[in-house]
Amino acid sequence: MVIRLPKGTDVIGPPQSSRWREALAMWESLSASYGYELVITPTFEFTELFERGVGETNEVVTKQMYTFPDRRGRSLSLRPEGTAGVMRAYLKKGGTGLWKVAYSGPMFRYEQPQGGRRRQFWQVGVECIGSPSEAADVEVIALAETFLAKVGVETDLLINSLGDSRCRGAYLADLKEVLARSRDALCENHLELVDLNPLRILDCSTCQPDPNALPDIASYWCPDCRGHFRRVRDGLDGLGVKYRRSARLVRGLDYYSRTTFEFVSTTLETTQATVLGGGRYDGLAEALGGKPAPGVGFAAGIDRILMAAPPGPGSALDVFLVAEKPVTPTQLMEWAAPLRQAGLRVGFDLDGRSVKAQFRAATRSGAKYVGVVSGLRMEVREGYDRETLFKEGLGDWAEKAAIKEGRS
RNA sequence: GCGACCGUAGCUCAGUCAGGUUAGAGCGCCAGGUUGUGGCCCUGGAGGACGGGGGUUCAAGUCCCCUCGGUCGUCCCA
Repeated sequence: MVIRLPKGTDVIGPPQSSRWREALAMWESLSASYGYELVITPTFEFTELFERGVGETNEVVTKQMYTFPDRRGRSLSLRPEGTAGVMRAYLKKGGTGLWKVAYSGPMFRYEQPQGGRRRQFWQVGVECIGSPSEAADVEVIALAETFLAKVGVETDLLINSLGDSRCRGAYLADLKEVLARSRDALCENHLELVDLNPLRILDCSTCQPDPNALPDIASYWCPDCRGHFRRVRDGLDGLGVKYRRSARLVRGLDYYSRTTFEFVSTTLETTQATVLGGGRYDGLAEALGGKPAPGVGFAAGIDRILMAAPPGPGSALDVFLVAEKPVTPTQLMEWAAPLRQAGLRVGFDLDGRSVKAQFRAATRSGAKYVGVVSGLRMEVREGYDRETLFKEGLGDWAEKAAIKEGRS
């Protein structure tokens, strides 16, 4: 009996992995084109980083972290999200200047697995740290939108502003008061949050306080926050990005301030339809013990995105080589080399099976060209078209084919 | 966390309700035949501790309990 996978983990392999490869490659080039450089942070950290970054009263921290002591008894946790680690990296390198970075990697949350929710899942994201400008917000949202469009996911964009440390206080006070008065409308696991973290209650679908009684953050925004949000919207309008304001969009992590946004799939059947989320986190640097530093970013769940994305072409070989008579699989590699050099995807049977079996494999591989190697020549077939090649001519043929198949 | 349903070949499943000879099918895989050297069709073959543990019984894939996984909902989020 083969050892099982831990609950909530998956192996992403062929044929599905070809879409991952495409999406991740696209992510690399797209984020680079917006001027974001690569950052790689540890997948495990001292637990404290997330407690202080994400927020101690947040469910992600209180219930969903993979936390364990290391051999010296220090509390470590598998990262449940990427932003805290990136901000820490920024602070450690001095905490000044503009830092635009992109990341890609697995995150971990100890939850009940479900469609679109695994214990290990993959996120890509960007962080733009060091600029308080609305232009940073707009750029990050535009990048997010372009990414989703390129993968072919249809979404609605929701945005909101949570205000900042100046205007949020009055809002929270009023919100607490209203929630305290309507305790019986709240679900049991959120009663204690009324004082600790009332914003989180807005994100709960079971808690049903009277929506008309709830204060709207919009009427508490200070002039600066109001102006910032206005300019973000103007920027999005200018780019033709469609969005809708959602007064209850508070997002899952505690570090957000001002702009928050969320892209929700319009096609996903599951309840986990949020495919990308982010916002501005101007207070995070201080929460981690650093000098103040503004920042804005997002994270996107690749697993969910690919669930919502169209199937994609799959990964077919371009050329399948068939060895005839005395030609061995090892010798085929000499024929494959110049083709591969040109960028073509080349495969062949490794086990010296019958010609019939090799042709069957050729069919299954989806290869457009079949190259039958016998003696010193190779007959290339494309449907019923045939062409005889010798080793000297392989390079030229391969280059033309590579251009034709878009591999060069 | 909680609830419902599910777990038999590589894959999709039948068989479980009414326990009983060597546990089945389709697809896939391997070999052969046919063929335009492959795609259709035909023949043959390999492949299964019935998720794991305990119990009831003369007898358990089938009934009972536990456990581990999966799916969906709830909750939450990417």
